[in-house]
Amino acid sequence: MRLPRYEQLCEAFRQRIVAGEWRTGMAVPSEAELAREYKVALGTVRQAIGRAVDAGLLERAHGKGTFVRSGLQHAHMFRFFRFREQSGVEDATVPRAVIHELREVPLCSDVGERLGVSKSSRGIFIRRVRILNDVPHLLEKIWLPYTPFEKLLAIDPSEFGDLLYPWYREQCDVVITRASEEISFGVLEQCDAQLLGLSSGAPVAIIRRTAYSLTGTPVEYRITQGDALRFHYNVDIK
Amino acid sequence: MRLPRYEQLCEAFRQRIVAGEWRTGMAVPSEAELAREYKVALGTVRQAIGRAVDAGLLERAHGKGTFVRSGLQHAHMFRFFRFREQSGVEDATVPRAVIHELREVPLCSDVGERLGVSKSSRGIFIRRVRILNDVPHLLEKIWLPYTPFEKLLAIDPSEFGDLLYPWYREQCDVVITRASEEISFGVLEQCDAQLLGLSSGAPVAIIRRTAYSLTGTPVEYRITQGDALRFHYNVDIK
DNA sequence: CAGTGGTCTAGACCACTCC
DNA sequence: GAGTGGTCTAGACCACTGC
Repeated sequence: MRLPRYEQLCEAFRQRIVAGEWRTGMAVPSEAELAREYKVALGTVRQAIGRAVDAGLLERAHGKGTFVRSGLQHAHMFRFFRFREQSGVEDATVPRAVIHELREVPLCSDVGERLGVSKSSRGIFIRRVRILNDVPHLLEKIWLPYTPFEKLLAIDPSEFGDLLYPWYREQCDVVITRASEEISFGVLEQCDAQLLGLSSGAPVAIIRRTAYSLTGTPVEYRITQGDALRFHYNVDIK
Repeated sequence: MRLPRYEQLCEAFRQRIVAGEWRTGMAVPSEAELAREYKVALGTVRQAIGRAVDAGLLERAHGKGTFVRSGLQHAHMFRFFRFREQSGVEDATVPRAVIHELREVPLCSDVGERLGVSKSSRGIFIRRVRILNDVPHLLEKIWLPYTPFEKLLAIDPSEFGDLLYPWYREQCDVVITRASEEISFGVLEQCDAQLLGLSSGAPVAIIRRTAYSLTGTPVEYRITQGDALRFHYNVDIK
């Protein structure tokens, strides 16, 4: 009993989600019911749920219930840039995506390390551009471990959805819950320049993202590049 | 009684800090004592303190007590850049600062708006460079409202500390608790280039920060520029 | 050892959502 | 009105800090 009871409960909740007993978007049992089930006080269940909410696993809705989060929120790469015309109104349109490359590749040591797989194992590589108003704005290079994503290789790239994370869930049963992003700056390489309609050597913001599944395993590494002059990001500190 | 009791308590704590009754770095009364004082249950006090901790006002230390936070943490602009040699060891040295300009100015509408002061009122302008290993790396332009910072104008710039926020507290009794930062990229203007030892037109990362006092009033606006190629920032999302 | 915050209990009542 | 999460109470005991 090293860990507090509420931490153990939170971990139990995670396992029920991973095992598929609690499904994405569905309501979990009420706090009172969970308290009975685990034979703990209501306050302890609430604390455990609070942890799970902080961890991005669950979300509460006053009067309705507690629900399994459907995955990473606010993860759109476009949040780092200002491409949309200043219309004032919120434009919730999902940018289009066009895949230019989808193939099996050996994972180089850098990528393999980030994905936590053994050296020189197989992987899947995707290259695509994100398009807004028919203008390509972001270039993405994406690496996935061969398992559990091998199924994607058999699908025609034009069939892929504009959003990959729901696609991973539908096709490969992988839910992305967390990601770590590194922002830096660089210049565009020639081979990438034409896809973005920028000149070779143009300044770009570079976002390197490692995304993690429910179990905490890294399952995607992605490098996104976009016009540095359109880059814009806010941080609040305290 | 619209707000929950713990929110009211949290606000009461803030006011005791603002009023100077609870001083920076000092321990506040124990949870049990506060519960007696406000005639509420211990759990309610704990929840209120939890809010205050989230708001950056207090910090807890198990077995020791609860303390008034001494101000903004992890706010160093150098956290956005990688200038230090990769020594592996953590280098906690505070970079030197050299002030090149300190004077009274009229606040232009852009800055005035961010500081929440009426149009064309007086302000204080500081321009300084941050230096590591005798090399200037960051250029900062800082605007302050005339009150309560007027005292700074009478001090010799060489007397200023390397860190401004402790300096604001010592000299003007202003504690910075929160800040909002906007990151973007641009190119260096000629007049700034020489101070940084970069060429005019060199790519720079630009951080625009608005800093807030205990009362939530914006009290400083700052633009920091540094070599874009050394820029590096991490974000975790869930 | 005394004093602090951290965990946990068992219950009451309130506020919100949906039927 | 029934069922949910949100607030609040009044206690017990544990874990950590410092003398």
